[in-house]
Amino acid sequence: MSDHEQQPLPPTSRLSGDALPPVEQHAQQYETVRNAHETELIEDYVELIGDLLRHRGEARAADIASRMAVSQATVSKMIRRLNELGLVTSRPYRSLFLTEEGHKMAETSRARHDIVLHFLRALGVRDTTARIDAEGMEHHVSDETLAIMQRFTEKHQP
Amino acid sequence: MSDHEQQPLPPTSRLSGDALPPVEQHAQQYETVRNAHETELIEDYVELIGDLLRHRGEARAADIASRMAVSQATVSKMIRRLNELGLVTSRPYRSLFLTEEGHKMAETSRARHDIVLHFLRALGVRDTTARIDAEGMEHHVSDETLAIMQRFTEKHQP
DNA sequence: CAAATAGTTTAGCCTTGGCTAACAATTATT
DNA sequence: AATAATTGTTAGCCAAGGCTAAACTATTTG
Ligand SMILES: [Mn+2]
Ligand SMILES: [Mn+2]
Ligand SMILES: [Mn+2]
Ligand SMILES: [Mn+2]
Repeated sequence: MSDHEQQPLPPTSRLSGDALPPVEQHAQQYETVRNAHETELIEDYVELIGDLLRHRGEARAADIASRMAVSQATVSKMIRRLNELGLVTSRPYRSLFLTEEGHKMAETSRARHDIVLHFLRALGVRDTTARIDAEGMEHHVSDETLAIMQRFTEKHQP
Repeated sequence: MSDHEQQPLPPTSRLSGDALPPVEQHAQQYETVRNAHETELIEDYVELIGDLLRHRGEARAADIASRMAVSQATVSKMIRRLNELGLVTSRPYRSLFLTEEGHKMAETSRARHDIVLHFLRALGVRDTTARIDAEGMEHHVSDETLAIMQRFTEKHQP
């Protein structure tokens, strides 16, 4: 080590933040996030299709494209995937429908989404912001946290 | 419309959940999430490098690989990207270091991460769960919500 | 009913973020 | 010093999720 190069500082040079978690636990944090990201988009599609069916009576690819701010080609490709996964049934130029499994996923997702949204509002977050945050947060909230959020909302917003 | 096929239900058949937001607002929700996902991994790398530097004095690719539960090849590739983005400096078989910009990003990310983590703990979430949830949520929490979380934590955990 | 408009699909391209396998360089052990 | 073990890089593969452009189908309208 003869060169006068940039050297790591001693570990005591700063004392903010928590300690590093043990490697296995730390690894699990990131793994869980990666897993969530694998299903996230699927869930959002299925949830949106469910919402469109409920509120509009039908779910067309074009609506999904504009509501997601994505090209119709992107939606078309995704619908094929949802089909292969057995979550939707689709026939060209007809409304999409959810399979039994798709319907279950839509309900679960919507329930979770609502809990997070209502929680944020109960916390005091403005509606528009709450909606944006909830859209991303919903996929990363454990059942444990979800339950706590629900209780909080009930207590603070009768 | 001559065939007796599956028909959309009338929009009034169920009345749960909120109404659909206007298209532009709805679109913005998804766009914000997509944007967050673009920077998410970069932030996690930079934050982890910062944490390793602070707590261990050095940040080696191998540590990142095991803490993220990802192959070394993946880390190696990512480090090249971080380099190109001007966030880290690296020389083979030496510790990584953060550039000025990288350091700033690491601090910002850690601060945000800590706020979310402490908030979840203050809410009553168990530590392990809170850590997992925070890892994913942190990237989807607006400044507005962040501020509210911080105030909440201060009030409920002196 | 013909033409215009709107909706849908397909093909082909790109980036990101994973992986494995093979190789290279450094560091540790005997 | 030689060998072993660890660490890092590179090449090449893959899937997901975007995009545009072009073609096709359905619906609406003049
Ligand atoms: Mn979502
Ligand atoms: Mn996410
Ligand atoms: Mn983080
Ligand atoms: Mn994170």
